Amino acid sequence: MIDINLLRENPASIKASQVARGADESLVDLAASLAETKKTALQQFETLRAKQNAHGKLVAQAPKEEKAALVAQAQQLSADVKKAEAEANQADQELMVVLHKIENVVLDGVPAGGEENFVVIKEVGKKPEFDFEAKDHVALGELLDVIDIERGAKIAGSRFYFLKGMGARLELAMMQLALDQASEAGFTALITPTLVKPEIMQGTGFLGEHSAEVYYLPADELYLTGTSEVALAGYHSDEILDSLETPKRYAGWSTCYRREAGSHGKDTRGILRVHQFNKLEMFSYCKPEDAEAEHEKLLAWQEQMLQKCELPYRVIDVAAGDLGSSAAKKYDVEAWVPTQGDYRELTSTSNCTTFQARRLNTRYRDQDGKATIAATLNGTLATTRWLVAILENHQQADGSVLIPAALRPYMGGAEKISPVN
RNA sequence: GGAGACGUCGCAUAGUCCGGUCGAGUGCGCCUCACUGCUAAUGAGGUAGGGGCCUUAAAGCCCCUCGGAGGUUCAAAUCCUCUCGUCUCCGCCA
Repeated sequence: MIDINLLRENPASIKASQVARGADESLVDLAASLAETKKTALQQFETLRAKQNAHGKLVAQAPKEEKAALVAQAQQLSADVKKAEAEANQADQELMVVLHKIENVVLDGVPAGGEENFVVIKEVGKKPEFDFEAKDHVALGELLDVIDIERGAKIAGSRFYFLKGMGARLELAMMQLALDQASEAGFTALITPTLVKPEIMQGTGFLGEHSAEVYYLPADELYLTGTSEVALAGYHSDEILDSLETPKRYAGWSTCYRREAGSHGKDTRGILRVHQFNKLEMFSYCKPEDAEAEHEKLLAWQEQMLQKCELPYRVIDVAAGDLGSSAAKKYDVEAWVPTQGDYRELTSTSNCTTFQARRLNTRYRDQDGKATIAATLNGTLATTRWLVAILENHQQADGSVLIPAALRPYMGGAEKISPVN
């Protein structure tokens, strides 16, 4: 949710942001006028309530014989108050509906436009050159007997898979490596619930434009989370943190579930786009003024992981129109996928500034002891999808795949995965 | 699955039966001051959050919040309903 003070003081900045996103800018003026209406209604209610409260004290203290008359007056007051209260509530609800539609104000420098208007910040690493016909991850998965897509489909349908043998170990190795790195950087590990209540799903903003993406269990009124960000963002909801002089950092591990509605026919081959996968997610709570620096740190940690996995990648600054509604700025790190001849997103890190924390009511004590809305950021440190890039980039002429050195200690020292016969 | 207890201002609790004098007492913790060679101890005071009015600011005043949502009432921490959470016992299962 945007800051209502900003709405009053600098509506132009919010409008400019909506325009850069290709979103509706008229919401801003509408919200501002609803805020005025609400304010007037609320003041009216408060004035009447003050009268009622004062009168109530008279009633309480009055001698018995005067009570009846005073109560009669009080009844009229009570009716007025109820009416004014209903009007104030109504105005507030109308405001909230519009306010929740306005997306986070994008940071200066974020490229305007849609998905294709991203800016490449850098390219790192050398793309592999094969003197043989490169196999895609599906073929490699089969050859090495590490990914079983056929049986995944048999038991759960399309976009499901088994990771098998060294494939399963490779994913766990990646997660372990990422968790070790995160722990060294001061992150607290958290294994999170993957089923959450409606209000948490709502609060993190995933029931907005992404609602079709989310699995829902009506019998229990619970949602399956598409990322541990949901649980991590909800972790400190309705809390006031003692201090954020140093950011509070969590590394959340969870399985993620996504319906992938609306992506029929897209990435149907292999495990690039699946209904269920694992992810290690970084999540930071910090002071708003530290958020941009923290964002750069999250990006740097992501790059470190890509480098440890010896993957060529590029970093892009995602355009305003392609940001989630909570994000004020987002970097994607994309790894080179040889058989696609293209970079594909492996990680994403978003600076949500105070937008997400405001809706979830997460605050901290600043140096004056005042409760202030925190900033939140998130970023991927490893996901199942990385296996695609690892397998394809490290494949050898004989069909084997070299395991990046950093992962070997987690795989019993194995140096490569060889085809089975 | 059955039975019951509880949810109050950082923590622990009082208040709920008998509605108004309760936005709320006490202890601990924390902050300030006094005393003290230092610490401890002692004494005095302060110590929830949000919104609004006013103001250069401070102060002050007003409204809302006693797990949450409704209801009864002139008036609800207190009565009623629902709901969420925690705990105990029994049963069942790992």
